[in-house]
Amino acid sequence: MESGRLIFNAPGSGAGQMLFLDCGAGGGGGAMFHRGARPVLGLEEGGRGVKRPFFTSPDELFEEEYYDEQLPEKKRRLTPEQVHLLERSFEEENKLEPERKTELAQKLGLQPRQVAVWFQNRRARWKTKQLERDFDCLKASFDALRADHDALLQDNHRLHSQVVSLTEKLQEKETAEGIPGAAVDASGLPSADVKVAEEPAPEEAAFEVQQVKAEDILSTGSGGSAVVDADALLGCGGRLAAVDSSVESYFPADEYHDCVMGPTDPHATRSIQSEEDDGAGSDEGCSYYPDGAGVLFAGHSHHADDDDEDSQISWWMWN
DNA sequence: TTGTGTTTTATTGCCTCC
DNA sequence: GGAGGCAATAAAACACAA
Repeated sequence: MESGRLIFNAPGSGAGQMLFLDCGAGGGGGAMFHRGARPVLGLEEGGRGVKRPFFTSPDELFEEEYYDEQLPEKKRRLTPEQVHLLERSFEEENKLEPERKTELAQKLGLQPRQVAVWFQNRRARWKTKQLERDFDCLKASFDALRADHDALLQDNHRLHSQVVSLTEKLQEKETAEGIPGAAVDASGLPSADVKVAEEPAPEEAAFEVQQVKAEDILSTGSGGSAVVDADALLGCGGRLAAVDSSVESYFPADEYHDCVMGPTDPHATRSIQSEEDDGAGSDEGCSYYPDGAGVLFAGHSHHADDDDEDSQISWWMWN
């Protein structure tokens, strides 16, 4: 598919003013028809946009009434004031009822369709940010858990060395005193009393496998899907924590109210919370899924009314 | 100035809900 | 079936380094 652009000098308009008529293919980039400070789109509110003919005859294009009706102009950015008001409105409620849309459009001197589009795009931006935050939180939780696990492993090795050392001493002492029957197995450990495994316990080995798997998933980049293999995360024995309750999650908050955020390190979440403090308004307080859509990890979506055993074993850490 | 990456505005197509 | 939502996408506008 091709897309072309016709550029005209607008009759009756200021010197050198160009008219851009984009004939986009596929998704966006359709022709825009604005005029003056108040954009006039060639669209009908409520509908999906009225299509004009792909090409119009030159005679038609140079008729003055034509431009009075539909003047193609460059894409216009909203003014900071318009954006500010829209942001404030979005903070109040991120969905737009028809009455509110009309009211806002009148206030801002925009077409209702423009207001609707702005909200649509704003929701998309919010969702993207939220997914990034959720990802960061999960990754921080995972890192903390891994550090915890590493520390435990080290501890385990240290204790193991101590056991071996003490056992050897005990053996020497018993030999010196000539106590018979101090049976010692090949590892130098008493055969029955003390048994320290060289290999990690099955649970530990399983944890390590799952750890790698989960890490692979989590390191796929911030653009990755929010749907994470719950089986991999479950490998953390249910200890992998979820999203900081102080940072609104993309995941339905009312379904995961019992979960605890992982790292207690305040630095782990500070950068996330301050992410969108750019003056344009915060997303806090906006509930993307107020009634809790079933968005979560493949195969382990948890519902509040779902109180069977399995659902309680989630990758979230429950109190 | 120009090339390049990011953000914003807008369209299209599909889906869901009433 | 119409209205509205979302994902994907296009393209203008903008930012910024070389």
